[in-house]
This record gives sequence, structure tokens and C-alpha cells, in this order.
Amino acid sequence: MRGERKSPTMADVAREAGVSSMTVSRAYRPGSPINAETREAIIAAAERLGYVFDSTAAGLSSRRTGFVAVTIPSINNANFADTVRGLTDGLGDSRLQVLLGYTNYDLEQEERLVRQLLTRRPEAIVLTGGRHTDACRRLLVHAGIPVLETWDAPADPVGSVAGFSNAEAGAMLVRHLVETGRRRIGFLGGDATRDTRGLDRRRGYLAAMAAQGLGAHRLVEAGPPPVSMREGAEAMAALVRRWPDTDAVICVSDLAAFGAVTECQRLGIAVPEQIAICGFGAYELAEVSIPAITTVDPHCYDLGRIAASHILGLLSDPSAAPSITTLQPTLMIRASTSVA
Amino acid sequence: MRGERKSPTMADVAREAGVSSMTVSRAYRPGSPINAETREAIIAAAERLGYVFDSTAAGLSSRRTGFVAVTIPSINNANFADTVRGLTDGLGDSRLQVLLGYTNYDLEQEERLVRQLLTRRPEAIVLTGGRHTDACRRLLVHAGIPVLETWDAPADPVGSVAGFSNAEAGAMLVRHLVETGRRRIGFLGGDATRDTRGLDRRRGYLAAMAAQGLGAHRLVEAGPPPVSMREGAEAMAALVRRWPDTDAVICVSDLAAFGAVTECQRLGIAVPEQIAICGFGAYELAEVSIPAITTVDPHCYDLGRIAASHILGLLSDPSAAPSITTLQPTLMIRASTSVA
DNA sequence: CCACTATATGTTATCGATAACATGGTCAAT
DNA sequence: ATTGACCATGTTATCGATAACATATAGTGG
Repeated sequence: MRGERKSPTMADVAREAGVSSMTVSRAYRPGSPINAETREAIIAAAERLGYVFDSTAAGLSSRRTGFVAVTIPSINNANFADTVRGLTDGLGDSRLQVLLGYTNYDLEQEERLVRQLLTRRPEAIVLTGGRHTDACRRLLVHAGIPVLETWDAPADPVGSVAGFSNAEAGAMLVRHLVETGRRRIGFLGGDATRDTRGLDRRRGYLAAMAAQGLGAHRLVEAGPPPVSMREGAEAMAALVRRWPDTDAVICVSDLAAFGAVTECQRLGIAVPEQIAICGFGAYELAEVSIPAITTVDPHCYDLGRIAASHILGLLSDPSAAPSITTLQPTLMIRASTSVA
Repeated sequence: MRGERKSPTMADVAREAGVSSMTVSRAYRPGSPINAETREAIIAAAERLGYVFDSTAAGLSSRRTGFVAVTIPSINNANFADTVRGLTDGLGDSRLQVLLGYTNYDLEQEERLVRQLLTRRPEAIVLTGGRHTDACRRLLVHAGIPVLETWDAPADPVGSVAGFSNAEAGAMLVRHLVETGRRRIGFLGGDATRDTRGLDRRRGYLAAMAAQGLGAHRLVEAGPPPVSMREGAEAMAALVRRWPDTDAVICVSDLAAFGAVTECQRLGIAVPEQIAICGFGAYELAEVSIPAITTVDPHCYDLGRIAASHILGLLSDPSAAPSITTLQPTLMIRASTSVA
């Protein structure tokens, strides 16, 4: 094999093809003025040498790294994964590539992550959630690149937004349950310190309960986010132990809700006849579960698509104002809350 | 705000702190010989200017980008997510950062992804699976960096391995089902074109059935991978329609298995009394489901940790030979196959 | 036939950091 | 006082590409 010692550069390819390295550079970027035959000869020379383009050098030189930095709370979550898919698909074959990191639902860790990601000189940055540490916010504002917040509808966004109101999602569920005759409604979520989106849904629950003149004291905290299925089950057991007359429960996610449903099955509690249960996120699980679980669909994939489209717009026209898109989450009524 | 026009560089920080830019560089890399007070003064100057380190330039200059490229079939899969978590945790606070991409279970797309990732000059690359296109294999061999394959036990690995035998996982389940008296065992998986690991499990099933002298013709294909819960349910319905005397089903994943379980519930088929069902992956769902689903735990998180440790070893001693680690998957017997 | 435009290619400086080597100062041992 | 070791810092060249500008050749309209 040739070039085993040190990988060949554009200059090597240029020599091999008998052109200047600038011409090789042109051969590699679409839309450059270059003769078709010359390009083919260059690509052939590159293949012969086993040349691999170096984005690191290109990024330094052109000041366009092709990275879009993205932070999500957890990589192990179908909802955020869907948003990332939407974003990746939306970036399509623009030359942009997602650079992903996760924060473990922790704002301090988000700040550290943002700091690290910014050293890679991304051309835009996408954050899950609209709450950040002060220092993080400052970093974002000064980064000089498009900033997009998703999965939230912040009152004071840093830049663009592709989000929805978590509080409204919580409130929707309360209204639905009240309409179907429930009054003693509990909320099952993570502890009060971390998952700001889950907390927003809880705030929506509290406000909607108050608006209906109902007591909203049935709060169970299932530990640090994300709340697992098992933790959902345990928290459900704790809830009915403490407030046996509960007639409905809103869970912070469909996973917790599924755990709650299985716990009810174990305890001999009929769902939805004795207790209605609903979740959040429109996970496939909620649809397949028996009974199927009422949930709210935040349109995760679309959030990603919209985020991508905002970013592409801002990059093509840097003078454009930030774009704010707020989607309306969709209530999906299923067997776990509605007696057929 | 200062430095709004153009972000400050090390040279700017150096000027502000009254030192040379080389000294600033030293202030930013742990283990460099530098006076503690000088370092503090430099950091302070950097903060004043809002300086952000540029890894792009550092990577070009030092030829160490700090990236570990990782390919997984799908970002929306708890198993692969766990492996990535293990890897990230394992890299810990080494200066290495994961650069993730997904292949959508497609070897052609894997090749394209690898090509793209290599342009970022990663210091190592991790691949899910041991099967690749010829061109992809060539790229990997010539990349001149540690290559690690995971989630498989390839006969002819490119470099290092942190894997397990998918065929053995399939065979384990067959043996377990035979031990509990089942003979008419089906396999429910994706179509035969894409998910090579799922296909390996199917091969294991076929071989084990043959070894037991049993017919292994009850194969249902549920479409392209990944097989969803819903597709698992549909495939289960098709299976019992076609072969009503089936007494056990091995599903390509726990998600498909859960779908199959719910379908049985709908059809009034008792699990495990009439049909035993098992999955793969040790998803939380399999544990919480009622009945709990028998599965095989491939130790996803550990695979990631081991991969990280192999990589760190190879990077610290480039002359070291590749490391091969093969874990034994663990059978987890649950209610879906065992009559208590 | 001339100026004029478009296309294809080359030349030079530069992006922001680090490697490798050079240097000056301090301190202990002889 | 001299030598040598060591620590802290500076100087210069370089990593591999691209921006910006320069140049050459071919075709076009008046």
C-alpha cells in the first residue's frame, strides 16, 4: 500500500494529477468553476493515492466547520431521538453535520457541554429547553452563531425557537380528565430539581387545577429524571397508598405512565374505570400498551425539521431576524382515560 | 460588548496578558510547564475578552482532534444508546469526545457515514457490527487509527472488538425453550436484507433448531429493521394464522416481543401457557411488561465501557496489538416463557 | 478586428493553534 | 565561583486547506 506512513494531502493529489492544489480544492466543492474532465482526473488521482479530505483544515481555513452543535438531555430517549432525526433529515444534504452531546438533565452539565461544543466552532447550536445557567446564556449570546431552543416556548428566547408549551400540555390533560368527570387528579413526575420541561408540565397541571377550582396536592416525586417505567410503577403504588380516592393520574412521560398502568394491574385497580392514567410524549409504547394510554404528542420529529429549516434560513441570510415557531401539542385520547 | 466583530484568538489573549501566545497555549493544556500565577492571569485575561478555545485549529496543528467517531444503526434505540453511554462514560475526562452518526441499518449508508466521519480526522473509530462493504473495510484499514467493532463477534475483525455472538444469543433462547418443553418454535424478525445482527440471531436459531432435530420453518419477516412494537404485533398475528400450532416465538428484539405479547392478549392466546414469547436486548420494557418477557442481555453498557478502555489503551500505546473482548450474553428467564 | 465577458486555472497569504527548538533565570552541589 | 539541571517562557516554522486576487484562453457582439 502506498501512503502508509502519512496520509496524502491535497498537494499530493495535485502533484499526482498535474494541477495546482487550489484546483484540487475546487474539485471537491460543488459549484466551483472547474472543467468536468479535470475534476474526474483529480478524483481518480485521489482514489489512487487513498486521499481523504481533511475537514479540520478546511474548517480552519474557510471558517465554516459544517457542524451544528446539538444538546439533548439524554441520548436514551425516543422523544429527543426523534427530534434529532428530524433535525438531521432537515439538514439533509446541506453540508451540515450534527455534533451531538447530552446533558443528563442538568443545567450545569449543559453549560459545560456548550462550552466544549463551542470550541468546535459550530455554525449553529440547538439546545433542548429554554432554561440555562447565566454563564451558559452569556456564552450563547456571544457565540455569534444562530442559537435555536427547542422543546420549550421560552418567554425570553436567546435566539430562534422551534418549540411548544409544556405547561399547556399539562393543562390539556387536566381539562380532558375534568371533562370526563375526574376531580381527584394526581401528578406523577421527577423530583423538583432537574427536568425543567417536566416541571413546566407540572406547573401547567397546577394552574389548570386551580382554574377548575380543584386541589392539586396529589404530587408524587419519583426521583431524579428521567422517570423510568419501574419508578413510575413505584410512584403509582405510593400515590394510591397515600391518597386512595385518587381518580386520575397525569404522568410526566408515557414510560412512567406505562409503569403506572402495570402497577394498577398488579394492584387490581381498573384502568380507566377506577383510575384514569395519562402520559406524555406519544411514544409507540402508549399506543401498543393494553389499555392504550392517553397522551400528548409534542410532534418531536417536526420540531427537529423546523429547527433545521430555521437554521438553514439564518445561515443563508445572516441578517435575518430569529424565527420563533410554536407548535400546538396534540391530545391523543385513548382507552386509559376513556371508558368506551 | 467587546470582541463582537471577530472572536478573539490566543494572540489577543497573549497581548492582553502580556505573554506570548505559546504561553497561552500552555495555560490551556494540563500538564504543561507553566507558572500557576501566569496561568491564572491568562485565564483571567481570556475571560475578560470572552475568548473561546478553537479545537479546530488545535486539531490541525497537533494532529489530535480529540474525536472518537462512532456509528450506530439507529439513534432511537435504547440498546445502542446504552453502548454509546458506556463509551462516553468510559472516555470520561480523557480529552476525547464522541462524534456520532447513524446508518439506518444500511451498509451502504454506513460506508458513506464512515467516509464523512474520517474527514473529521478522528483518533479512533467505533462501528456497530462486524459486516461492512468492501470499500468501507478498505477505508478503515487505511485510516491509520484504532478501529473497534462492537455488537458482534466477527470472524475476521478489522481491528479491536468489544462484542458478543448474536448467533449464540439466538441459540440460547432455543435451548431454553426446548428445555421447557417447546418444540414448534417460530422466529419473528426483520426482513432478510438489512439488520445483520438480527440475521445472526436468526442464524443461531436455525442452527440450534437443526441441532435439536427440530424444523425451523416458522419464520415471519416483519419488514425492514428496526421491527417496531406494532410490526411485532402484526407479525405475531400472521404467525399464528399461518401456523396455529406454534408453541413458542423468539423475537428479534424485546420491542417486537412486547408487540407480540399484546397481540396474544388481544387474540385470547395465553402467554406462556399456549405460546411462550421471548425477545432480545433486556430493555426495561421486558421487565415491566405483564407478563415479564424472557430476554437475553447483551450487556450493552459494558460493551461501550470495554470499547472505551480498548481505545484508550491503543492510543496510549500505538504499537499495541488490537484487543478482542467477547462477552457472554446472559439469558434472563421471565414469566413469558416459564409457567410459575 | 477590438474590446469584453466568461471560464478555467494558478499564486500568495492566511486561518489559529502547536511542535520543536532556543533562551534566560534560579538554585543546589561541588 | 562554576557547572549543570531544571523550570518558565519565547521564536519560528508548520499543520492542510481556502479566500482573494491574478492570469490565460476562448468565444461574442459591434
